Amino acid sequence: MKNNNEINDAALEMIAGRFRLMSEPMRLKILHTLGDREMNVSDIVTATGANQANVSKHLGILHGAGVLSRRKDGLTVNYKVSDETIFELCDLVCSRLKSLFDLRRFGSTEA
Amino acid sequence: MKNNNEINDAALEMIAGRFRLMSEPMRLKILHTLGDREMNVSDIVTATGANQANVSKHLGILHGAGVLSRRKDGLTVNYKVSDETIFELCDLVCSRLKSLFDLRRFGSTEA
DNA sequence: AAAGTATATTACTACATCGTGATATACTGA
DNA sequence: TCAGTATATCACGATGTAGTAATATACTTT
Repeated sequence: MKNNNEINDAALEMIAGRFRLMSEPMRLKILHTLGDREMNVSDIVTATGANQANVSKHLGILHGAGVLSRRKDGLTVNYKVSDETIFELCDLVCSRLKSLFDLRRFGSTEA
Repeated sequence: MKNNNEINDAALEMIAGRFRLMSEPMRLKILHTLGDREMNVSDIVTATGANQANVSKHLGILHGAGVLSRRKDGLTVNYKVSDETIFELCDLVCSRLKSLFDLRRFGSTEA
């Protein structure tokens, strides 16, 4: 092969999937609500003001992706962020968005 | 307000949108193909082996999001990554995926 | 066991967007 | 001006998934 620029379609799919995981406002809201705390589903539902079925679905997705840990305690289920790198991702995105925003405030037309 | 955990829905939408931008394998493939080079559309089409209309659409999306710069030169249009932070995002995701993968190889069942 | 509570799942509608063929637009050279 | 090339846009079918009401499941308490 000419160079090592080849990249497996499966790898692209996995990376894209990771980003897709973070591409839903509701999931971001849940992650932001959790922070570094452990919370049960009801509290997350209350804190986010969202539908219980929807919260459960998103918690399941995040847990399935290895981003949340799940701990059953009697009747309730507690979730906690187990992958701190997602916050690094969010921070990177946030700071970039902020600088784009600042540029716009100064009337820059650069791409 | 009780704490500063409140986060604007519009902000969540913007952050999610940024991640959604990166959640398509085709766009990742284009970004990976570009690297730090400048390339015109035809060459990107050839390099990715994808449909021209599709490539143009994704280039437009990436440019609209401020990730690519566009430079017209006669009949051709040249694109170049103008936001290097996307590579940082990809690196973070890749290294995380790799470590998840390594864990699985060692039979860990941790979340 | 029965009733109550917390969470997960199901079934469904609504909506966004991907990929693509066809076509429009923009530019070049003869 | 006309033919040719490069890129963008349009229209459309196909697919994925968010949100939700209803229901199932799991656990606790009396």
